Amino acid sequence: MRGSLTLGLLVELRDIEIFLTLAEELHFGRTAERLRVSPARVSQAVSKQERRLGVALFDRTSRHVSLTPVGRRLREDLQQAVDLLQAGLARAEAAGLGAGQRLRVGVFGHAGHVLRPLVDAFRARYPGSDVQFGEVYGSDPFTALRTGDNDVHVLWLPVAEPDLTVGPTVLTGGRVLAVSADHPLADRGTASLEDLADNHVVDLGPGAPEYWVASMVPTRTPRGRRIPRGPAARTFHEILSLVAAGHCVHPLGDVAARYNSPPGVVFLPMPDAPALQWALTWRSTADGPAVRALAQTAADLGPISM
Amino acid sequence: MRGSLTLGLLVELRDIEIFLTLAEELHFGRTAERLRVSPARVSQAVSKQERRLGVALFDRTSRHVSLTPVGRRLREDLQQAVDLLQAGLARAEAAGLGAGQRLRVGVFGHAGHVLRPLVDAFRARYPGSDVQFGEVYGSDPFTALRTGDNDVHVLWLPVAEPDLTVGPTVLTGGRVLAVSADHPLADRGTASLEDLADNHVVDLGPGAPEYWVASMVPTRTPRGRRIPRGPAARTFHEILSLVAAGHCVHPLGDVAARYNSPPGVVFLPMPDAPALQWALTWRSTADGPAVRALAQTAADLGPISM
DNA sequence: GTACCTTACGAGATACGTAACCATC
DNA sequence: GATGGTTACGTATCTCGTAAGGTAC
Repeated sequence: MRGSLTLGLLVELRDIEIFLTLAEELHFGRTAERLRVSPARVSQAVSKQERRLGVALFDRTSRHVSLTPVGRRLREDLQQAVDLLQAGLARAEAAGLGAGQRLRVGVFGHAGHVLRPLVDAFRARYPGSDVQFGEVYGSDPFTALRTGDNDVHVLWLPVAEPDLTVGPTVLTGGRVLAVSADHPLADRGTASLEDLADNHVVDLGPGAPEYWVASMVPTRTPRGRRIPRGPAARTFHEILSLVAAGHCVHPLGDVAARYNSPPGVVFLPMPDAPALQWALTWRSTADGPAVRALAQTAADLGPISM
Repeated sequence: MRGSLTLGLLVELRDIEIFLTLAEELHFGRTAERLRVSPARVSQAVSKQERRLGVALFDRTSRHVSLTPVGRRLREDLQQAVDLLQAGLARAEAAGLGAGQRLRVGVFGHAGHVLRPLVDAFRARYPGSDVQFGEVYGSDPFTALRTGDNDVHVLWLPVAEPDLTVGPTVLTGGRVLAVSADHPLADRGTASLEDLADNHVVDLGPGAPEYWVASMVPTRTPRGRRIPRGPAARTFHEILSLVAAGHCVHPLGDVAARYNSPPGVVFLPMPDAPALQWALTWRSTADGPAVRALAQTAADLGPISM
């Protein structure tokens, strides 16, 4: 049996939010846009409320939308209630954040340095909280998130896991190809995606989904030549060792090149490779206030470009 | 894509209601009972809120439940907001009810008369509104509801239609068997379910689902003898004509006997037939304020016994 | 051992988007 | 004919109940 007609509360907050936004915008399309839903949804939500209440809240044609007197009154009442509600929730959340939550953020290599502006902004906003960086490996990008060892990962897109939420992009940049200093390409100064077919790339193993690996390490070049997957490695340093030894090459985000000068390895820009987006990612069911606060800060700050 | 993190409103009203009730009861079981949900649901809802807020709202063991300081404060804030919200919605709804809504209620035969106390109570509570009775036939109990021709039907239970909501029971009573005045049973003064097997009963046709028809006109007697379905009829008066002519007998709620003395027909009580419940029923998507008001009135009044 | 809160999992309900439709200018 | 609100319908998501599990008395 479902909730039944216990009493009151026949309308949900989501519908109220839609109503209030429409009351402000007086335009279904803009309302939908602001709330990131389809115009159809706005229409459905408003109709539902009007059915429930048995009164028209808006007078509308396809040319004009306006509040009815009942709607106007309802808007005032609901706005006040919602403000109160948000204030209460915000206060409780602040109590949690103030108590000081530690956020473990997993990044590749030393990318944490590049994210310094974000961390600083976050710390400034939420003095009680803090961010610690941990390392995450391409061979296993999600496990630490799922076990709860980390709260957030900074991963290249696309990430399409049903249990994970992809938040704002924090970093954008190009790609580089890591090659041995002895490699013939090293002297060219740049590399192309086509060059991958002439070399082995590291095999990251089965810990990462194929679609995600392929977006960094394609299986074919743009012209369709197969890219051979070579020796296996799990960590960043294992990869660089294999590259330095000349056993293979490997594509990486250019963040990797920023604070690394490993002996015997050269990073060659790949101008023809599409740009990368790195986004905050977390377990959907573990979106605590600290995670949301970081995401909000990142969204306000906008992506950092390399 | 789902709603996204547009802004606030991360908690739904239903969860808030659960939180507030638990804050009052300080007992998961009682809270669940009051809200007509399972204890598991209460636990889930509270945990979810605590995850979202990142703070414990209740201290609890399996022996004791109490509010944390944060929870106590949140309760005050939310209670105030919810009160405001309900007041606003109630005002809008009252505006609709005050504008005078006409409710079309479908009943069998003259059952409307028996419902007089309900109608009077409803009219007294909502002076702007009114109830009109229309007739509904056993051969087609739902169509008028689905087309919107009627707003509510008074139907015997069980009603199990996915698009219909079953509200409070308004009437309880026994059953009678309509037989011709010439029928051998007429002199006995009462009838038994077993007697049905010796006579044809009216066939109501395909307009009503079998489970519903069978609850009034079984296909077999308690002892398992088949009950023959005889001539077809759609309306109440058609049924009585067939019965009067001696072509068949037919079981009915005893409401039917109350205000009817059709010539040539006798109604025999059936003491061994289980009692009937008659409940308000409406289209789930058409539960306007008038319908809810009637349902609430009926719930407060309790069922009328014949 | 009993009362009672929690976790795991599956089924049903509902929110939502897409696409086609209709109305107003 | 362009802009903008509505309806129909299928799908993804979430709510919720059932059942099994844990914990304090």
